[in-house]
Amino acid sequence: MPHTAPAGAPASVLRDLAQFRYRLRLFLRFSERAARAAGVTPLQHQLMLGVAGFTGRGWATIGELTECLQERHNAVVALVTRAVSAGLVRKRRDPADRRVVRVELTARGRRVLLRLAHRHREELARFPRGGLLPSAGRRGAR
Amino acid sequence: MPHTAPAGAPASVLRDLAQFRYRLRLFLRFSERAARAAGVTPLQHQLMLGVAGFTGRGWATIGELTECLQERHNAVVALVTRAVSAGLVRKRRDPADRRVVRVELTARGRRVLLRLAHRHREELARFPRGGLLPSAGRRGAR
DNA sequence: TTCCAATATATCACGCCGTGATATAAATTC
DNA sequence: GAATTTATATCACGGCGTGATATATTGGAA
Repeated sequence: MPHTAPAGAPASVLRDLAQFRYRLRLFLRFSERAARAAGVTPLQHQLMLGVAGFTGRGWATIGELTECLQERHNAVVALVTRAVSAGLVRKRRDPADRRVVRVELTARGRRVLLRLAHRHREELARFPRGGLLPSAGRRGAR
Repeated sequence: MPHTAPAGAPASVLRDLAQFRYRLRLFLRFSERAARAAGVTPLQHQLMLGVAGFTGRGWATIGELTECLQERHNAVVALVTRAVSAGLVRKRRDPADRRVVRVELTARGRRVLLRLAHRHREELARFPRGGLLPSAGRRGAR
């Protein structure tokens, strides 16, 4: 009778990883639905969250949003442009360094974001301790 | 002197959520880069992981992949079609119920997936206990 | 057997959005 | 004050998700 999990036991590893990604997808799906139900796209939600919460100042530059969202400049620029059209955020030139643009929430953007934040806190509170990680990430990953 | 966090303290909540999504994006970026470095698209990686690990049988139907990936039928069909063209998976009709299609890995698909699984286990092992969740998800969310 | 509903997969037009290449403008360096 | 760096913007292209719709197979009802 061999050990419980011999040297290369790929099956259970793949199963753990697949379940982990499945849980991730379920959460992201929840988030997408919540955003659309609030009348914004999932990306606009992420953008607003980055604008309001990433720096701790209540506003963010395009460059900071690039880091926050892990996207490229042009993707962020296009996203901000669309969010401005949707009335969720506005752009303002930084008076000190006129190259940079400050992105901040509009009143409507703030309302939408706060409601979404509330729903997300509820959903995240449902996860058990260490919920999102696969067992491989918590136990003897060796 | 008031409490540490009065009734509606949106700033720190938004900060927690933004940091949580930032960590998520960092992990997903790592995963995307790993997939591309292995010569496949991020979605092809997710597909292969679902095929090999979601059901525990080593193969999956389109419908099961729809649940696993949380996408719609047509998106999965198109994804599988592209993955077949890339030589990562193959389709086989189920002899019992000829409506369903079994998707399984090719030898090359298995090699690529196992390498990616290894890298992901390494990366996930770096997370502290409960790493991906915001403090709101672990502590008194009340 | 034949008809009908349910199930599983496939196809197509459309549009969002990420990407690479490239541009403009302001600040910094020499 | 010309060159370099930094910050943002524009555009063509392509991947891929979506809604509407089609096809095939199965199971059940008449």
